[in-house]
Amino acid sequence: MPPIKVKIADPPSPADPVETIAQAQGQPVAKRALKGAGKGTGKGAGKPKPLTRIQREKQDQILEAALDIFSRHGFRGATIDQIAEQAGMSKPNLLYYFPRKETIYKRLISGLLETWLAPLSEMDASGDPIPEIRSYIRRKLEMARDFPRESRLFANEMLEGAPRVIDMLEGELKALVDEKAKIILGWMDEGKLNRADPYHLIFAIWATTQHYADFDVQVRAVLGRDRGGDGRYEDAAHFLERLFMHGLQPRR
Amino acid sequence: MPPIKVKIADPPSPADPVETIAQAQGQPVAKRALKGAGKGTGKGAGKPKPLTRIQREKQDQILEAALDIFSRHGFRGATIDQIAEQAGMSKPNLLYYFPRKETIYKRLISGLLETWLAPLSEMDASGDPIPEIRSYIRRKLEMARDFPRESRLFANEMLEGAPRVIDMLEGELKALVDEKAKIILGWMDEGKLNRADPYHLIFAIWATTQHYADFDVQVRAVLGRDRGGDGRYEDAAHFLERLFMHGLQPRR
DNA sequence: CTAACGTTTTTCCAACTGGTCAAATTTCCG
DNA sequence: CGGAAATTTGACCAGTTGGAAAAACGTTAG
Repeated sequence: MPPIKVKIADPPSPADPVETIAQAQGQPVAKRALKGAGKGTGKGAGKPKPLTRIQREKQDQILEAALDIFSRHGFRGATIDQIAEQAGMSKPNLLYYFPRKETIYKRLISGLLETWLAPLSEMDASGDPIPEIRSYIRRKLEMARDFPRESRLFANEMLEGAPRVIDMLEGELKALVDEKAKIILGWMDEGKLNRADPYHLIFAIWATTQHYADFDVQVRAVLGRDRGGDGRYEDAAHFLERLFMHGLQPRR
Repeated sequence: MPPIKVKIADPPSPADPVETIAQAQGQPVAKRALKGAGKGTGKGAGKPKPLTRIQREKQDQILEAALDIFSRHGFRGATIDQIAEQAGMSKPNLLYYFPRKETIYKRLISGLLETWLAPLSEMDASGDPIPEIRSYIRRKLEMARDFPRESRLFANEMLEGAPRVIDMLEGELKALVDEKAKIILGWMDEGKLNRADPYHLIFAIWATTQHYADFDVQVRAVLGRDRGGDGRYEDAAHFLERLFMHGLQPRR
């Protein structure tokens, strides 16, 4: 019997390019002409306005480019010029769509979060523990493979001490993890999983999967030309499945 | 019988402050007066010169401060001014000891690497597999706890694509991992460990342990006030030990 | 066609950046 | 002590950075 081959879903083809996760619709273009306005209405919460085709396109170009740059150099290390060039437009042109560097960054991050946490959200208390966890690991690994820039953007923010998302970590994220930890604990109580700290289990899943995005250079360098190719995600999936299920110690 | 409490060695006391890993002695101070010199001798490899007390002290102050700044903001995101201020001296003064920003960074990284890889180097083929791996995990976790800035510095370099250390990754690091992977494979052949890809095993150990340094903010935010305190490393050690040894699936 | 709007470009600026240099100050050593 | 060497400082500089302003250009509905 051949070893169980863990199938992880095919990556999107290059012809159908992976689109940026962060596509949250948002405020309309910040118009110079409207600069002083909105002060009377408290939080500037007029009607969202329908966004023209050009606006949508250009904003997407910018966010796509910004993701590239921010994910490699972090917030401080990235420059508007770099992003503008990558997006194929001039700096003032870019600033016409996003008034400040920070605005771009924040849009990226907030657009990212929902998708980023989706796999964990989907973990279902009524499901079978083992398949649920296996599938969570697999989905997380797929995200590392298909959205490595998003992963690195997030990692960069963490390394800086998360100054821009700390509230969300202590709020939404903690709440979600608390909830799922409770579910996992329940499974353990039923004897369907070995007893272990559910929080650290979640950390371990995050760490091992995101590692393949964040430390990609290192992974590829160490695996070398032959083993570091496209197959490495299959290998990783297979390995992680066995690690999380059975560990290393043989049953004597 | 109480659950086995994994002991991880005590952190250095605050009174005996953790010294920077990177303390490689190196070139003497780059003297303005000697600027043009050294061109005749090929690589400027005169005698290393003994370094005065002040030189050692100031260089250490600078490296210590630089580690703080670089590890949070990456190379591009860090400024000499920040480092100088953190080190309690003026920018020109700092530049008297290290002629360029990059010099500081490189010294930091090269001084770090040896120590960073020491735990893996120590993994011994003639030892018992299970204790060897357990102890490797423990040591790695201790390093994440005691040298989080070093871990973050390294992570930052990886996120940027490792432009300054890629050679070392493909050279020394790959060689070391290849060697240890062979040892682990040997152990598996003897039936002393469950069969699994040794490269991905090493990645998993790196990822899970370094996570506690690199994503420290997140870990603390999610664990909350009560569980995120100093005990979290004990909990992590305990969890990782069980995960890597036995996995999650109960033996039916 | 044209006025009104949305978009793009050119020009500009003040703050910050990495780095230099000579002068002033301190330390070291006989 | 006295002077040479080592160290520190203040002034400076050229290039980059985030961003503002306004003029120029394009598009489209009437």
